[in-house]
Amino acid sequence: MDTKWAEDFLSLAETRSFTRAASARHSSQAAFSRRIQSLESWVGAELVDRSSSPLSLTPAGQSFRGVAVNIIRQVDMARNIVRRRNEYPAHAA
Amino acid sequence: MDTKWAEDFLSLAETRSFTRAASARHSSQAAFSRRIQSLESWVGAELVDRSSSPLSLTPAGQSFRGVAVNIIRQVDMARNIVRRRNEYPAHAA
DNA sequence: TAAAAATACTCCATAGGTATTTTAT
DNA sequence: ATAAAATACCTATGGAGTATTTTTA
Repeated sequence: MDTKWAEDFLSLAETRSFTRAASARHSSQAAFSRRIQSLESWVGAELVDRSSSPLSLTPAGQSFRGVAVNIIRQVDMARNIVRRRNEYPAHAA
Repeated sequence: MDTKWAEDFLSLAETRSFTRAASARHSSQAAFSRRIQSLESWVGAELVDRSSSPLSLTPAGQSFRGVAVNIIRQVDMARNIVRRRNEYPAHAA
């Protein structure tokens, strides 16, 4: 799984629009749509209810939203910790 | 970032050998080596000290090891929660 | 010299963009 | 009819494997 997919999904959940989320993520609408499809395929469930406009999250999508935040948090933490470690190698954590 | 990279790295940290870790991850040594390089490039630091054998983790690598576990944990949690939601849609979490 | 990691080379699969089609209001 | 999402098509980038070269012990 590409961790960018989680950010894509959060953007989609916020904007409730593929077009606007794609723009916010500096991507074409088509590419963005495919990334969300990839995410849904990876996770094994539909996350977005496309049958209404503006779109809404499925129950699975609502659940995923919460954990997506945690994934991004951990990923950011990973980079920050490593960076800090590299600047001040004596640090312990 | 591909979350598989985190699993690659943990395997490398355990085996302390690119060759053995690659095998454990069902990958060629060359592909595995490049994935670790990609991870190091993404994170912005060398994670492995290759100048000795068996190899060891750099301070950055040791830090990363801890958070890599958390990333994988959150990713697994994401999939499991969504799956459960899809089987029993009435559930709340 | 022997074992292990990195690179070169090639090939294929996937990701992206643009254009178009389908779907929903 | 209009706006939005999905798909088709093509191109390009990245990932894999095998073979080879470097590097370390």
